[in-house]
Amino acid sequence: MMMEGFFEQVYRLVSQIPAGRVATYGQIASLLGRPKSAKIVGWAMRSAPSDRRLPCHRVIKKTGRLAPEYAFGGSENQRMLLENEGVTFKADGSVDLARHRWEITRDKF
DNA sequence: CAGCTGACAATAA
DNA sequence: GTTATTGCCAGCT
Repeated sequence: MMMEGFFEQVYRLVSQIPAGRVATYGQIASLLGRPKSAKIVGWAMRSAPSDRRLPCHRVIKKTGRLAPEYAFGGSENQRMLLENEGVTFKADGSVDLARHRWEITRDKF
């Protein structure tokens, strides 16, 4: 696949995130070779078309905190989705990254 | 063509 | 411990 844009890479990677597992923007960016481009990943999510079925709710901040409320139409919804997939949350409402941090299970895209 | 924006992250105070 | 600032890269105006 050609580089249609950094988004395609992000979409591809995010779409590989298994249920019950979460990834951070920085991690995705780092996997793509741009550890400083976490914003680009977030931007890709923002532009994330529903056609890709991107589990953007599985992509969270590095602090374990979910995306802002203005995203997803409510962080509560996102939290519920993750809980439904088996993700455990702290009393603070943050995701337990230490338990659900996703890592690459694929050799190549 | 130049500048602005942004679903983040890391560092400084 | 939190709050403020800078860096970063791709897309938009």
